[in-house]
Amino acid sequence: MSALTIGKLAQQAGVGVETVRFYEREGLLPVPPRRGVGFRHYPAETIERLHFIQRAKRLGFALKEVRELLELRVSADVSCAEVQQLASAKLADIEERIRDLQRMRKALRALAEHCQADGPISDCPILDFLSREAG
Amino acid sequence: MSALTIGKLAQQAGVGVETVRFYEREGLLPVPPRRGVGFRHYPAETIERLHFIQRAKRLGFALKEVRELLELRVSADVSCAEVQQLASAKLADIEERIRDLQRMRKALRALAEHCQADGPISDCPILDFLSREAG
DNA sequence: CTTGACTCCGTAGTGGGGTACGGGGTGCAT
DNA sequence: ATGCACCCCGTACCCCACTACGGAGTCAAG
Repeated sequence: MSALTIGKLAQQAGVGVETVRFYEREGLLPVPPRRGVGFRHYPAETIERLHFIQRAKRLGFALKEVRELLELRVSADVSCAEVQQLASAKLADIEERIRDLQRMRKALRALAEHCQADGPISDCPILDFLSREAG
Repeated sequence: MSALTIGKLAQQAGVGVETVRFYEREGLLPVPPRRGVGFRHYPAETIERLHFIQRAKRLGFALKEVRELLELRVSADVSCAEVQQLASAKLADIEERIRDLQRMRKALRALAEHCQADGPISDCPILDFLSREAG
């Protein structure tokens, strides 16, 4: 009853058909059985698996990290520690990116404050900073 | 006296030779004169231009934005406002990326706190969250 | 029975920022 | 004069996450 063609699956999960095929190639989705002339037929659970992928992506995981999470999920004799390991590595990663961006923000704000927008470009503190030694 | 081959230039500026050629193709560096058999010869100022590019990159500007900054720099009858415009757009951009990352951090931290690393994977709150509806 | 929407497949293209390769010529030091 | 580092060029390749294309076959509604 709840078998889905690739188009239905994609629609239900909010992704494109090509994305589903792509995920299959990348090992994020199991290879589905084929009906009749060769059309993919998916069980309804595959919608959930696609949701899992979307959520993990929203948390900042790259696709190959999502694949690792999916693989851990089925290996029963592994403790939660491995998942936590991935999560905390990702957390550290995100924190580093935040710090980098905060440094950029600080520098850019400082430059913008000095800028009097109606001045000639020859006096622009932003270009001046970019042009100076030891920037 | 201070004319540089591409290798010397790259070394002085801390980039690769291929990167210099790449920047030339992308319009970030002016096409240099050729000496003798066709070797590029750069004036010493080109080192500064490469430093400009590196600094702008560190502030989070993409290469095509750097090119815009470089173009503004030589157009004398343009006010500083255009530069400030680019800078504040970039600032808004950076701030949005910071907010996105902070949301990810918050979600991941919340998950990691609930995780008892020595539990079985079937109880893992992280995988549980990823698997649940309405994530 | 026709029409239109769907599916199949492999391959190629996107963008960003480079990096690598290969085959040839050259400048300089020894 | 010989060897090695350097230079030339075009092209291809890298990662990432898709997206597009084209031609053929197929399913379902009217």
